[in-house]
Amino acid sequence: MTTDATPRLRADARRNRDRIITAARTAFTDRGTDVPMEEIARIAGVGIGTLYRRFPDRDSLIRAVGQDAFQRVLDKAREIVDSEPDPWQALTEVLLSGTDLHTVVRLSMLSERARSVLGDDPELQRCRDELLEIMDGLVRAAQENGSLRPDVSSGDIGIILSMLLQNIHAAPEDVRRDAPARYLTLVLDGLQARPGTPLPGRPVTPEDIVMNRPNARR
Amino acid sequence: MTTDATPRLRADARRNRDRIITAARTAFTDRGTDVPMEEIARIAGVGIGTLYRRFPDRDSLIRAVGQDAFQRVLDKAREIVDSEPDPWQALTEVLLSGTDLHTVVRLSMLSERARSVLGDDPELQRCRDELLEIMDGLVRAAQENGSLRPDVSSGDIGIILSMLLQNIHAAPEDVRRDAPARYLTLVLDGLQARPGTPLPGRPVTPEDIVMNRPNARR
Amino acid sequence: MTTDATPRLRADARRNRDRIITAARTAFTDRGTDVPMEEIARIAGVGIGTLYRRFPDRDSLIRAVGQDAFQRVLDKAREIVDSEPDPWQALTEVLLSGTDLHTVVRLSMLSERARSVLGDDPELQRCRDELLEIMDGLVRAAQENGSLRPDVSSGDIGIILSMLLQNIHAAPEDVRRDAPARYLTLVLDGLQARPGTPLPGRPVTPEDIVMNRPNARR
Amino acid sequence: MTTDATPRLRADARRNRDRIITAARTAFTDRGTDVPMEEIARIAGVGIGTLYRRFPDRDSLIRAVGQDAFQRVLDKAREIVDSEPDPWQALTEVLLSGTDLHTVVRLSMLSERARSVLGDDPELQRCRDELLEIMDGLVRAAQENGSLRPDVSSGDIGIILSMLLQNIHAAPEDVRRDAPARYLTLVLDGLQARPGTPLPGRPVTPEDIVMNRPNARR
DNA sequence: GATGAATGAGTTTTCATTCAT
DNA sequence: GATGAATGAAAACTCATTCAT
Repeated sequence: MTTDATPRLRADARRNRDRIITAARTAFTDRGTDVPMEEIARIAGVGIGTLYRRFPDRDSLIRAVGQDAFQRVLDKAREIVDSEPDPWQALTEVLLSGTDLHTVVRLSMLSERARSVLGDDPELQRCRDELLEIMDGLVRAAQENGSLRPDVSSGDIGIILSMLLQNIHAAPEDVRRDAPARYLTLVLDGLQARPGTPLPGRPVTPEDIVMNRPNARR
Repeated sequence: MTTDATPRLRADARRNRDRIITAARTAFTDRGTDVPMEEIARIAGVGIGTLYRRFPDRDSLIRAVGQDAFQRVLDKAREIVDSEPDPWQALTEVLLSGTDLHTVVRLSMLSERARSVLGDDPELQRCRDELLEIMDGLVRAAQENGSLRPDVSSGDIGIILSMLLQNIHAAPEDVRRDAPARYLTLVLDGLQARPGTPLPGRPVTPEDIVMNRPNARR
Repeated sequence: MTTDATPRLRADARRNRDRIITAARTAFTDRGTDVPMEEIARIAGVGIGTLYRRFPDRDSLIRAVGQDAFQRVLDKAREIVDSEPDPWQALTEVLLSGTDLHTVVRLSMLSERARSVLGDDPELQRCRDELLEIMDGLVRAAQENGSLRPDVSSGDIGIILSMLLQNIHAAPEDVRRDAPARYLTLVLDGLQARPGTPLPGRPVTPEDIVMNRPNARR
Repeated sequence: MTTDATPRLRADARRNRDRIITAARTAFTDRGTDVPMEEIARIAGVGIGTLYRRFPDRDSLIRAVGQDAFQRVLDKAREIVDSEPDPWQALTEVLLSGTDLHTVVRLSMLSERARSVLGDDPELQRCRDELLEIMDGLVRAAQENGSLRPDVSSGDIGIILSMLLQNIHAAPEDVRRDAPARYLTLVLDGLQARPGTPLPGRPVTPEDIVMNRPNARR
């Protein structure tokens, strides 16, 4: 749950730090990066002062959650790539790999604030670059073996993901739980290399969705 | 742009009201229902006092924007259904019909606050019910004529839409602009009645996504 | 009480603005630049929100108080120089001119925060430069006509002033009130050009005490 | 560095106590009695817990620093009085005796909080009374032998001192270092019994500046 | 006895809403 | 009716003090 840049912490402090990150991850992912800090502290079961002792401001907490989540997703992706030879299968597995991916997407593609914080962190840039590289490799391999339509690029996958991992307040609990898998499956059907409708727009490259780009503003 | 409950207004008052609704629609749709009220007033080019004279609180403004957007979407949907006999074509056209649909989705499916406000308004319920009925009709017709896969329901369409109409902060302007159409096309390919992967989860009915159901989670 | 950079304000807003500046001037001068903002609002008789509407943060309030006080001191100094031909007399009068000078000294020489804020404001730099120039002229003239000892410079005058304008919490009210005049008189006696003890240290130039110098830190 | 009320301490505890007092003395004198406690602990090189074990709250630390500094100043003053027969010389030497005097002045005349803490401590009252008595003796003797102007009293000396021992943030390091000696010399020139300007205000007696008088103003 | 973690009260700052001009 | 000022409750953040290791 941590990265090694953290100096040795006492056991109880370590535990609290982890609790805070867990609480923040959930809160950020479910409700956005603007949840009150007190709320995060409450969920973590610590005082507000403890939270601020570990993370001197919101950005620093966002960064820690981002590092943690990116690292987990990266580990998982490496594992999948290592064990699954078929690129289409591997791609599917990565995309369906769960809540850490959700967090990564929320932070790196949906929250403007988190994007800017994460984009400034060199360690995160390394994680992100490696992850994008892995995804890009899978996309190309799947296109080469004819399992993925040729008119998309790995940036499209990122965007599709970010679209699919939204919180749908309107739906009942079971529907919300199943939604990402259900609609991702549907999209994957659409992605398969069969004669399909030509897509409007252009393929979205990994470069299009990196974090530290001076983004279009209103 | 209004509903009939509105009493006769002086011409300039009328103009201000319209400007405010337009500004709020854009702001709510692009940045969520939490945008500062002063920001909306600024975009509308009126004083904050004027805004509050017309709409005594944020909920009342949300309601007005919702009524306006729902009405336009409904009009458009009726028109499409009247002029396009092929249900799959009609469905596609409705889904691609543009920014008012975006607003409706944002308010009725993505903002917890807006859902609760809109869910309490009887007139909006009528709009919503009629819209859901139209969509449901199209879905069933398309399934009957074999153009839409049978394991989805019109609630799925709503959820897909809400997923596709997100703001992707990570992408450059052109990508963001084209994203809904691009990925909706892709999804529509996936929706077509061809041998596809069985979908996980269950079909989502219109009832699943109506507004006034107490499913707020925290 | 204001500088002209301020756009036209409604009468009541103007009044509140003035009240806030007056309250802040007193509070800053008596108790330092760290007094709680709520306290300032309370003294001014306005809500905390009103204070923040006019002055979006503490620095902005410090700046306004500084501009106001510097302007008044400068006006007074010009007036004295114009009407009093004897440089020693004029110097004495300026130094004894009262509470605005106290404020200026407190902000520009005693509060580290205020120094940095004021040092960044071009208009204040102009005021300060002109004031230093006037003082420097008086000092040189008084030295030339033999009324001021030659081993001091106008920077010394600034430092002496800043030393004399402290709040002595230990003394009773009457003593505190009279202290600056009493001890300044005593110092002026020491400053007069009579055979005196050679001063340790070096003459302090105006450049030594300007505001925007990267100051010695601990 | 201690007073006898202190029970026997282990050697390392003793060392920590001394370090803390030294750190606090510097911090209080340079930056006022409001410096964060953690900052003091940091300078002392101990943990915050250690600081609080020795001094259960800020007031208790202020008291210890005050006792220590008063004791040193008193010792020094006694020594000077014993070895220097000329009262004006002795007075001058005491006033120029250095940083402990600075601390005493800061705590007893400039910090409202320290004044109230120190004023409640009987031991400190004894120190202070003896010190005031010594100074008063020197002042009277110097006036009797014609070396000190007659219209001042020993309270004036205290106030002059407190005014001269300020931190001038505006000046460069060398100027700040020399300032107290430089301006005290200047003031002493003004104090010498020569025909001088009549002083405004009244002589300030030692009673005027004792510590436990309720003259807090807000 | 030393340490650093935890806590929560106090401040700063923002913003929805009300009110005077 | 329009405007922008005033208000105060809520959220972010700091730091004195207490407590577990």
